[in-house]
Amino acid sequence: MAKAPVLTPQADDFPRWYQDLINKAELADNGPVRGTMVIRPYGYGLWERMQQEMDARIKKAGAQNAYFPMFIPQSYLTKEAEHVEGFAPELAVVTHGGGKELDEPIVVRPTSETIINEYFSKWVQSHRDLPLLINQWANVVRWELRPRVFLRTTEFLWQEGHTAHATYEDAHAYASMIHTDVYGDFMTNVLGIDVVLGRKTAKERFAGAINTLTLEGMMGDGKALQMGTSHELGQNFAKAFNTTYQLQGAEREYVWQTSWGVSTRMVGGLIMSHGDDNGLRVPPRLAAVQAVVLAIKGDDAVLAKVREIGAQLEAAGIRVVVDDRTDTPFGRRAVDWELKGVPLRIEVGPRDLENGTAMLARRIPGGKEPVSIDGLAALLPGILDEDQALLLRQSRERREARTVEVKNLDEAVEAAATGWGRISWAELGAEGEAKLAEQGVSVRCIVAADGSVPATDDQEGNVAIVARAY
RNA sequence: CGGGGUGUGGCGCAGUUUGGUAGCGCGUCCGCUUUGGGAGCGGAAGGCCGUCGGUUCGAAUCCGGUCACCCCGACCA
Repeated sequence: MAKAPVLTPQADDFPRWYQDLINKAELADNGPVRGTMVIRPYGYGLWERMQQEMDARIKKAGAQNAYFPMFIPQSYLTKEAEHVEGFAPELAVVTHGGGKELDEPIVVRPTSETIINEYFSKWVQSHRDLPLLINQWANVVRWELRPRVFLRTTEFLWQEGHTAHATYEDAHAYASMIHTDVYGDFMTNVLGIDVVLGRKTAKERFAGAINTLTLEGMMGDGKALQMGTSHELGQNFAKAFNTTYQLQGAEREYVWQTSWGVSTRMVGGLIMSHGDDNGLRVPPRLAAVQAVVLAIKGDDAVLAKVREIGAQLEAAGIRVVVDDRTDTPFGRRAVDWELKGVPLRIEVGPRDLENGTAMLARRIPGGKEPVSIDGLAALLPGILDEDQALLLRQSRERREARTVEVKNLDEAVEAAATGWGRISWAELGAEGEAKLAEQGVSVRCIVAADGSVPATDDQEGNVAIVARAY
């Protein structure tokens, strides 16, 4: 009789599969407080690699890292009307400190536009102080009503960029550059997720923004996940916090601002984009462990060989781990590495040594074949590149196969049952959007006829992408 | 907040209808044999049954309160 599957198959129950995978691949545990999570070392390793890749791109975009407090005076939140309305329901508020009730309650940041603007208004005086480009890596808290590990947790980790510019055009261009060159590039080329870049509708816009740019990924079950956003804030916060600069002449002008963020939600997106019934599949460029060299048995010749191979691969620039835990049966270890999604396994036993070969198991396309041990260091980089490209291609093929053109609301709802629908935005409009919302279907974003990001919602030929979302 | 559900060793569950002092699988520990796909056999440890109160000779089980968590909706990176 066959053993029970390691994970609940995706086709049986996708949410259950997701939970099983998070547990068995040791990515995270639920925290003791509702909606919180403990990120375990392997899961945190995925986040750390995301941080490294993102941080390099953010710095290349000219932003500098800084850190602002997590405690914000409640009065700050109320300065921007739409912002407070948007976030008030999900705030965690500290009312006591040092055993006494506080004079003014303190809000645990749900996002930092307010406190950062308080300081921007001090730091920005002259046009020479602009643009001001700041990023911070931080935790934020939002009291979500329905938490899900990595996708929507009460506390999550993210980066939030905040910038101030002299003109609308500068701010607009910067938000757009972050959208494509930082986020789009990272998600496509590192995560291997074929995200769609577009604009949010007025309904879906960030509280306090004049424009929200989004990156939407299609998950394995056809639902959409908002992977990141870049906002144009216009002068809304500048007016609320009186952030002005002096032009060449004597007159003062409000700054134009942007904010943008991606979070640990991307870990959830990674799992649901690339995972299969055997576990996670980590794109090689992201993987903290790109290859594991696995000793099948614990005899001295085998152990010496796996260590030697490990050293060679490391010298060749591959991120490698040697698994010589031969007190654990081979099958157990193979399954565990598969669950964790390590792209390549090099399996070495006594039989292989006789032939000068090893078994190379590829997690991403699947399959296993013998390869020459001496040729490994030269062979693997190319294979890692192939597998990186394969994940992106599979992601794109799924999105294309499960996206259909639709003409009316009924067809849109039907399309959203299995994937995404594309419908003319001019025909759908805000009214159609509201009707879709009643059925749990939302407009994920608006794209231009040629697939680019449109400058305005009502540009000729704009298409709304509609779907169910996490 | 509306609707549904569940709290029993680390994890997953049975036992509750018909009160009699707690059991199974996985995991853990020890020993031997194993290691080419989730090991086998033998032995062992581990639970005042979410919590407070009531009924009873006796409560995981019946009654009442309370807390927590999960699932489905509205909100969101």
